[in-house]
Amino acid sequence: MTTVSVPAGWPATEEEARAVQDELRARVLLEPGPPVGAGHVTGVDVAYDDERDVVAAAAVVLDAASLEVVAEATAVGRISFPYVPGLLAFREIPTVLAALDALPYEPGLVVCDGYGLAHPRRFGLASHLGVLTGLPTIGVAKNPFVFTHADPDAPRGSASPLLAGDEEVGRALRTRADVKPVFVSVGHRVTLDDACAHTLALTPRFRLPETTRRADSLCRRALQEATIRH
DNA sequence: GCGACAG
DNA sequence: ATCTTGTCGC
Repeated sequence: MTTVSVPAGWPATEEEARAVQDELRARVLLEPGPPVGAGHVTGVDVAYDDERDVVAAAAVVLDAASLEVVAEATAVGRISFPYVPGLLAFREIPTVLAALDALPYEPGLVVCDGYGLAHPRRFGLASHLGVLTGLPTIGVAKNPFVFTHADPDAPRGSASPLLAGDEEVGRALRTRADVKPVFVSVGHRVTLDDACAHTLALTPRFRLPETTRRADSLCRRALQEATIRH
């Protein structure tokens, strides 16, 4: 497991962070991403111990066809930013980057626990991570955040637009029949249709993608191990 | 101005 | 995110 410190020049105030978002936003690419079910799909997630100022990140690479784990990596560090809705990326990204760097394989599509385009400034965690790494990224969130949506039909695969006013910024996607939908948005180098198709391919059994389930449990374990002593 | 608000 | 046991169900 690798150890990270807060990057030099990392934004220290909300104003600085928003300025960074506004600058990087122009670099997002809207283009066809990797094919569904081919190559690698990587889940990233982060767990915190605010009390001890520790953050642990995990990156788990799956074979996109079988969903078997191919590789895992973790990283721990100091918390680099407080939680502020709309600025989540500044809290998660340094440690996530370190975990991704520690992987022995190319990540392929990266699936984030949170939003991409569906963001107050249209530059969420998935967009930010995509621009910094150049990798294709999507965001799959558990809550609608500040957006509105109609309830999708009951069958798995049903979807309804996730709206900011009348702008479709993502999709509420039912990954299990009769279960609360997940909220999918584009990060970098992927279309919304493909982001949803990938999400469905990653949810053969549970509401949340296998990628985020695996990354979530791994980063919690990493946090425990980093925190159990001291 | 106040509250809500991904994780 | 995090605080948290047993319990219902596939």
